[in-house]
Amino acid sequence: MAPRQTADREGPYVLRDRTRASVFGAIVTKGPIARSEIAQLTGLSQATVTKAVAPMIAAGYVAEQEGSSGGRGRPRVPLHICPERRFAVGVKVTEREAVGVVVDFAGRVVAGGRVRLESPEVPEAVAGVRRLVRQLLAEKPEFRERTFDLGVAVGGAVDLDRKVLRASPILGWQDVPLGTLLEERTGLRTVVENDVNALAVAEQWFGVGVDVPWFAVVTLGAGVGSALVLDGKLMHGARGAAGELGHIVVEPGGRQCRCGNRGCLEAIASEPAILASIAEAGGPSGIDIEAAVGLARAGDAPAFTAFMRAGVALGAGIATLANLVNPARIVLSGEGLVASDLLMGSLRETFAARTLLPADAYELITRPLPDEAWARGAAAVALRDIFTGPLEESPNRPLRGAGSSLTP
Amino acid sequence: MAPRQTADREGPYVLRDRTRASVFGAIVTKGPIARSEIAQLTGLSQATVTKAVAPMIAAGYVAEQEGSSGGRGRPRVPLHICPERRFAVGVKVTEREAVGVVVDFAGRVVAGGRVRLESPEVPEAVAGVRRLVRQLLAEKPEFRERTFDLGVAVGGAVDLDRKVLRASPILGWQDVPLGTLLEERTGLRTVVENDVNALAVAEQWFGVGVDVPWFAVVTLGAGVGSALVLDGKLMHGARGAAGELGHIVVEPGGRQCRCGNRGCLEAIASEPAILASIAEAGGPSGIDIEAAVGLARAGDAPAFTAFMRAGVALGAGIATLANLVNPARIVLSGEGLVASDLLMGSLRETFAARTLLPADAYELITRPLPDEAWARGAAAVALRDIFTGPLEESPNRPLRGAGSSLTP
DNA sequence: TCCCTTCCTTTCCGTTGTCAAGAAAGTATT
DNA sequence: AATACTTTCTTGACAACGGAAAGGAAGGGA
Repeated sequence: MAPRQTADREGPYVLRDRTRASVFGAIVTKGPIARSEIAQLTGLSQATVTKAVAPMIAAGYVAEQEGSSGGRGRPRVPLHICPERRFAVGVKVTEREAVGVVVDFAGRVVAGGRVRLESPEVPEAVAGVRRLVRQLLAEKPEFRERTFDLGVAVGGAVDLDRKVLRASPILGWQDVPLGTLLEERTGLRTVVENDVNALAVAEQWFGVGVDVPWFAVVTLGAGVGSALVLDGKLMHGARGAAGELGHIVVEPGGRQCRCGNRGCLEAIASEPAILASIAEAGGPSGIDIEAAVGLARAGDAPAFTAFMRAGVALGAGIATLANLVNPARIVLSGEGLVASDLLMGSLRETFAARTLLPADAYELITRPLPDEAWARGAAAVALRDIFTGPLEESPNRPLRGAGSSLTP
Repeated sequence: MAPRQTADREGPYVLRDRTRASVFGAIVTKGPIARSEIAQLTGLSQATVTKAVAPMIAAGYVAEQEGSSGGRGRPRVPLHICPERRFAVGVKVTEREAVGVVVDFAGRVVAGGRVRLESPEVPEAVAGVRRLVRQLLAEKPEFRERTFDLGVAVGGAVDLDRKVLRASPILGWQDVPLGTLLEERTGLRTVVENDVNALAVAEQWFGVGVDVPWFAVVTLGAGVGSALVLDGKLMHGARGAAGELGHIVVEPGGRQCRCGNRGCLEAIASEPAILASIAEAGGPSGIDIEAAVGLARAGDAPAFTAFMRAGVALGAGIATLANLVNPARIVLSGEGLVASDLLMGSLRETFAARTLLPADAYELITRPLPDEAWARGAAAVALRDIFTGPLEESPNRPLRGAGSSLTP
């Protein structure tokens, strides 16, 4: 074991009951799966798996399935998560609004909503999230009864342990103890995570990460972001600033970026950057991205060129990422994908040209991003903490003092 | 715990006795350290540390030190590794020669040597390493008696588990079961690792990684390489191809690289690339790197410009790396550092301009690389496996059947 | 029906790490 | 000098955990 700096004061093992966590993880990610398969997958003995599963079934988290026959011998009994057993709320906070979802224990969205935030101030946001959570949980009685966890996704650097938003250029906030504030206000155990990272966690548990523990998520939209899952672990970096794909330089001396540099990927391939490119090339200005996409599809030269340029820049940036950390898969996501037909050609081409390994060593996936996906990511972070934490019926804190905190 | 793909069939825990490994690791990396401090550092109880340490002392791996007094209460008893208890051999294999060292248990080089390889063929290399190992172990009787491990560093992609060199463009080898071959020929338990990764392992256990588990190693020389240690783990990538800093593009459309692309960092900042730059700019051609450095220092314009350009490219590449994985430290090393006075100015400047975080969030360290450092890295890999493996007096295999395998 | 195969469960056991109490080895105080 | 105090290390009882092996359990095939 490598030298350890962080003393995770937890108990006997680094993670409270690693075994339980990996068995649980296998059931969540590998769908219906028999005990014997879990044993093979995790390297645990069958006996251990049986014992680990028992309390999960007792707690109603996991159930046996009428199963498959087929082969010789005693048929395996597939196990699956009970989706209705417990829910989690995920909220994505932006300047203007908070979007929230309720997800079930299988990571599926079962309810959604949003509230407008009147001002981009912390108290307003906290109050807005509180309203949103309350509204979401009110939708069904089982939500109120079986929801104990809240995940919050924000753009910016986050201190996971202290549940503090360290700095968010987008929101203009700094050192906000969001987690604590929301725990007090909602009565739910709260985790705070960077928005792109949250998306990656959702992929890890319910998407591409189910198969492969090496992947990257790249988001296109108002900015360009990325998150890295390497060897099964989400990478935060020494200062929580890993994955700043948007601010690597792909056109030295290129257009000014809001970060102060020139030629950042974000200064070329983000939506505002594409619009600016079009205006600079003599195209219309003041249009929105849909209009730009329309123009480009219709063959308008400035618009088309701007998207091509963005695709090349993205391909270059992603190839750089691939050369440095060698993920097996790269998921492209974000609102910017509405233009994927315009972007992907030049993107793939540039990517293939610039990776050291043959391009087919990487799986480049585009994933359309419904508006609530960010919130779902936040919820996935909350779920992860349930899956990997100790198996307790009720959460640690006296959360459901309910009325007192959720009613005015 | 995140979903696990690899079933590490090991035993109860993921790593055979995690506790022992982390206690051992604390003693190795944190120098003389008292039991109580180890407990704090690792999160284990004092009792556990006491019990874990006992067999190490019994085996002679660890010893108590006459200790420090000072504070109130019973004085702590510092523990330290016994450097002479066991040795390991590390060998770096290149086209022309094999360089080897013997390191003691504290990672210090205690002997060194090299053999010329007549041809760049596998059998010749294996025979050469065998000769080298034999020669090194013959230097002192305690080497022969207490050396059971060999680390081999090579340029190229390595399959650690199967101990196979998958592909080495430099050596022109492919799918060579180096580990097995050398285990048979030397009688030593053998590990094979990529050369830059090996350097990173040495840093992790005996260098900058002792303090901080997030760092990168960048090597300058005939090529440009890098290795990443993130969250205390050396990153190999999904296909073992992580850390290809040399082949990220920093000058789009720039000079042709041997990998086939244009403008790779390696095509600008490696030693051959710098020499080519000088020649292109009308400077002398056919000179070696020392001469080029001399020219540049003397103010020769083409030479000076070439080094500046390399510095800028390196700064850009390293900034990209920093933005993507956010290491706390970046160690610059390699033969190319002979020109550090020429490179570092423009390198630091470009780096500072291009990182999203303020540049002082990163520690940029240059580390002169004695010729044997590569071999020492290889030995560090072997040591790591001792430190993290089970505590056994003699290795698993019947290694020291000695004479039969080491004599002709 | 009997056997065979495969999956799951149970029992027993060794290992591991904690807790709590206590011994050890110093300094500070009277 | 004697005593108290403080901190470090050790010891022993104990519970949790995971594996091995043997024992069902649940099907298919002859």
